[in-house]
Amino acid sequence: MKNFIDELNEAQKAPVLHKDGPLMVIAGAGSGKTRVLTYRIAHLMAQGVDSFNILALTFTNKAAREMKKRIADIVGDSEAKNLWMGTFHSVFAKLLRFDGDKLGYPSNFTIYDTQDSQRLIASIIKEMGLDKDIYKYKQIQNRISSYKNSLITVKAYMQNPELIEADAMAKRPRTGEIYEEYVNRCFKAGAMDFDDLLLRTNELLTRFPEVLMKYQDRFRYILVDEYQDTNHSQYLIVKALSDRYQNICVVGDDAQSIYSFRGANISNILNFQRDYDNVGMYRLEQNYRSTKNIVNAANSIIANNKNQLEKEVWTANDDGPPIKIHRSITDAEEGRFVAGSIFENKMQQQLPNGDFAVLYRTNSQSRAIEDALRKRDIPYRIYGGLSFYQRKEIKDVLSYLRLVINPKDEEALKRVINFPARGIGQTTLDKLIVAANHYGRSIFEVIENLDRINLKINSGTKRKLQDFVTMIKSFQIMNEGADAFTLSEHVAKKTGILLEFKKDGTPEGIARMENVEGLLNGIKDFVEGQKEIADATGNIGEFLEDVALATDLDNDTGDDDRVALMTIHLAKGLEFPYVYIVGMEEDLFPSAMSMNTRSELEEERRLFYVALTRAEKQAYLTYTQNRYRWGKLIDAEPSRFIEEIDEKYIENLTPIDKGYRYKSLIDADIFGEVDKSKLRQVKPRTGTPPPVGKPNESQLRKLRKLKPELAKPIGNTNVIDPNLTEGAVVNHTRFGRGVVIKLEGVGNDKKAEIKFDQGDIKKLLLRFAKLEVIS
DNA sequence: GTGAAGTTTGGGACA
DNA sequence: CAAACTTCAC
Repeated sequence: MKNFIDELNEAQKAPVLHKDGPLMVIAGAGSGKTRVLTYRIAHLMAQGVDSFNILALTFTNKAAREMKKRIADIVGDSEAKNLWMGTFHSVFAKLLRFDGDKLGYPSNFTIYDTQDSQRLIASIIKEMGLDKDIYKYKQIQNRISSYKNSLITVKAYMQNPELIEADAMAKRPRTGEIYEEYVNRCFKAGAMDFDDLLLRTNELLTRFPEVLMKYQDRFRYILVDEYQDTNHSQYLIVKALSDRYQNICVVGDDAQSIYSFRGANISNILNFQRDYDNVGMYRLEQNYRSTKNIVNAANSIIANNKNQLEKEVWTANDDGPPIKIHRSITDAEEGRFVAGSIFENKMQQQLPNGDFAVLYRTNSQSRAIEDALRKRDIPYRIYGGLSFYQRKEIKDVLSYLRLVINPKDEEALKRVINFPARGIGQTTLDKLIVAANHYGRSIFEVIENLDRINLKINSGTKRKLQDFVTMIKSFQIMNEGADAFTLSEHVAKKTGILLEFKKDGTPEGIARMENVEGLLNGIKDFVEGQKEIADATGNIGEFLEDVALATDLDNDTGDDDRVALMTIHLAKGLEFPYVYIVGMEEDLFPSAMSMNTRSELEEERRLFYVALTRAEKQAYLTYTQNRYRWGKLIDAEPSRFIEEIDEKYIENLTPIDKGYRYKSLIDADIFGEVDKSKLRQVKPRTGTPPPVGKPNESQLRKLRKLKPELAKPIGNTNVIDPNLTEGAVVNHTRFGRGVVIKLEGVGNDKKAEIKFDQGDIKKLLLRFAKLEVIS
């Protein structure tokens, strides 16, 4: 073993050598935090810690794989083998397959993706006879997801007047019932959604102390990467597992916290020192990745945020060229500029395509970039977006396979019971669902017992249903002996899916058939790969497990040389010599949906910080004056983030057109039109663009700048009144007058303990509480 | 019950 | 602009 420690600088060495007890590493962008994690694990092992006792939670499975490989290089393959490394979701899915039976889950439980969850919720809303225009399934799913991430179970929900009231205020008083039914249905289907993987792990560790002890003893050293993006559920798991040995190492950067939309709670990292005793604190501030211009520009942006830990990121690298800013008329032109610029840089400096990345805020922006790159014959790869596994035809095949593994899987069954069409329509399916709910069984079981139930289904349809069940059962028998590829190929042929697309004959049909063939090839590769892994069988169950939690990034072999196209969120943790950040426009980046509160805007700014710090040598920012959105051409104005960069570090490729910036404002004559009450409103929720002549969100922003006293937007979450302090007298719409005894938490988690005159002491989430400060 | 054609509606980032 | 939903003829 070589002396790898010498490869580290002093700041990096310290956390690597810190042996026992909790430690936190605040690592600025590009400061080598992956290195620290890797070497720390290697060092622990060199010190005699058994790899079996180490758990490392990373942000992507790819990161885990790479880290494992690095460690194997240092300490040897056999040593690295036992390390548990992966994302929270994949690690705890694995744990639940071992011990989930204690909670009543089969070890072959299905993992529902977002689409499965949404479909189930939509069908529950329909079954309950609720108005789908009020109970929007996506919003409800979102809501349920955030409850789960905050560990608010159905029971906790039902006991929480604040939450119930918040949903009632939103005119959705039956949200709780939907939540309850959703959880029951998932359970009956032997399915967990993404949030369950964490929530149920928590439940398991809380309800079964012997299980907790087993894993506490096993995971004596725990390391968490990207700690700033952990949610409450993840926080509690880490806390529980590390409680006994306290050997917990978290690494993160509060300035790169960009996942609050899925429940990430930045206070986890801000409060780490309060959560553990004798925390070793380390800071990595030297950036090895980027030029001075990029590092300094990024610093000047993030300085606009109020909420942050103190740190000073610096670099010893060259100044590098300034950040280049380009304006265009349309998004198509923006694409042409990006493609042309990539082409030029490539040619002038003989660079590979892999040196370039195009980053955007929303997936829909990729289209224009793709078109332009294609025209220039520049190979590219899109990450994320509608992934291969989410395509209809692929999900259909996978649904058959899911049924083989877990016939109770309701969403899989509903997808394929009539695809390809076999004469089982909505009416029949509705009857089956009613019966299934009534008997507390799965739809599959209902069909199995069709002869013993009196359902008004005619004999022809009955026959078809039973044939379907028989077919699935024949697959199950085959699955006992066959590998994943043999089985799936059989399924694709036998069910008639391949034929269905073939006879369709349209270009889309052929593309779909090719996709299914692509899937089969992928499964074949997977089976080959599994042969190398000792305890793997190459069974379809293993494949489905892989697919459910895999991302595009995880599957990236990086062996072909292509320009990378992805959202900024996906780019976290990656780096590229040349980075193009496109769509730098108000309402797009920052997103129109994130301008209601300061904390939302700060998160957008952190997102921009992440984007810019991906670049090693050169960053380009582009914006357009018109952009297609929702099929319509709309006016756009440059993002405020461009103005926030210190001028010293930028160069405008397109001369600034002074007249332009305020043109839309002048045209709109907003001062004559604005109704003051409108100013306090969030962007219209109807989704239709505001009528001509009415101010849009960015115009309103300008106005708020001019009239600060109007700058108080009301979102679906409250803006917290600064007068709300301990001792303040408040009035609550339901509980009446009370006195604030205590304030705790920050941001979305900020709570007040209030003693109400009617006698009760209640802890209220300020985000939801309908409070008015009296004095 | 099926499938084509027309209409509405949503709207963000992800495991 | 796309997906989801509705309508209509068979």
